[in-house]
Amino acid sequence: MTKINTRKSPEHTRQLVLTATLQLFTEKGYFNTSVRDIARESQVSIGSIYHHFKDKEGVASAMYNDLLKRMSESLDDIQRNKDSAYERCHAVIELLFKVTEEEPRLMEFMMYSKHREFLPDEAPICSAQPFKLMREMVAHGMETGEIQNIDLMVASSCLYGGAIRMITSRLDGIIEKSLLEYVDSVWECSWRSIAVNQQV
Amino acid sequence: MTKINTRKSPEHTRQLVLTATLQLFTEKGYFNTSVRDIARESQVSIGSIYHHFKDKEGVASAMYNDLLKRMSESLDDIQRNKDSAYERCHAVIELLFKVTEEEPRLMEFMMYSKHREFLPDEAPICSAQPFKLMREMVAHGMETGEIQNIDLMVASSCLYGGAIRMITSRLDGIIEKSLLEYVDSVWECSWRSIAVNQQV
DNA sequence: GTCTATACGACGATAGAC
DNA sequence: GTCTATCGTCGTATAGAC
Repeated sequence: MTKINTRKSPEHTRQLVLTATLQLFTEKGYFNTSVRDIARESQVSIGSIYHHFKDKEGVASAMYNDLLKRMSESLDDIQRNKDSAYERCHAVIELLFKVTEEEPRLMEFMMYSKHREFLPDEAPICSAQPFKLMREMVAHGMETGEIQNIDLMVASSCLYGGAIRMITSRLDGIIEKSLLEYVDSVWECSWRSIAVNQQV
Repeated sequence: MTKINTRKSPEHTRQLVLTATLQLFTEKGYFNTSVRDIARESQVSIGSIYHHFKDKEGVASAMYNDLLKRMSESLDDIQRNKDSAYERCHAVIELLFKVTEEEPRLMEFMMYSKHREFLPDEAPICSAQPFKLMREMVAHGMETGEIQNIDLMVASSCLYGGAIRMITSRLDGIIEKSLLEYVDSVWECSWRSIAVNQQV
């Protein structure tokens, strides 16, 4: 039985592989997914996969970078459409919660996977573009006087840390309601932790 | 060449294996560590390992539960020696920072490893005993009136989330100084996020 | 560029002597 | 309870026809 994929554009094949890979990695993880699995799921033969990518790690790397790019684009949107750090950071948390609800396994992959175990040359997630953008927003808030002028790392961690823990708890199944119901109360605490006190 | 370990107590052998396993898993991860590696590192033969543990997963499970137990004991100590939620939670963060500095790979294992990939029957880390104890301390603070009476999950996430993000950033190498230098500033923000406002 | 068939090594796990 | 030797499986990756 021959495969269907004869004479399709290389870009198309690449996309088939990456889509299947994302699906499988988020379901079973990198190490529990074989190249054979990817071939089956994507309807692309092993030979073709190795033609387009150097090896299994190469597939993972391409897929991972696609993910980061998508996330960065969403963050750029926020930066364009909101002016204050207050609005921007609030929107970021809402975005993260939304992705968690709509594509939980994708978020699980981004949160949990210790990329260095299978992508030893990839930068750690914290220095990746999305996190940089998130920190930039905090820095901007310090310039405008919205946020206390403390260590940037401390401020970012405290501002986003609560939301991120909510996400992992939700993914672990110990929060039952949709995260979107918690946006306001989480945001209230998070913002208070580093905001310049207005009422003095 | 024969191994040295003839006629030692079974408990001793078990410990040799578990120590080596922790070492290897924190260095290379579960999937990058073979049973052969464990045998070599622990100086215990493969046959003996399989005599004491059901399979590779059994070794991981025993080691993981030992870790959780150690952590729980430290938290119990804190609960015994401090009375207020303020002091207890502060001590918890200090403890976590200290472990991060002294045994970074161990902390890396606890933070990053998605246990469900290799321990599918193990409860997620967030519902494990240490995290339960940490939430109990927050609940206690609500009873004493130190902490705002909001959703327990939200409060816990915001109180500990900032510190936990500092830990992952430190492990990822994007914080260069010892975390212990940040205890006070992190704590100040974290506590402010959920404390009952005293100054009104 | 796509495919099938296969090489080859490493892995988890077991058998059975001591 | 400890060990060595080995089995069978499955993984990644390649060779080579179309």
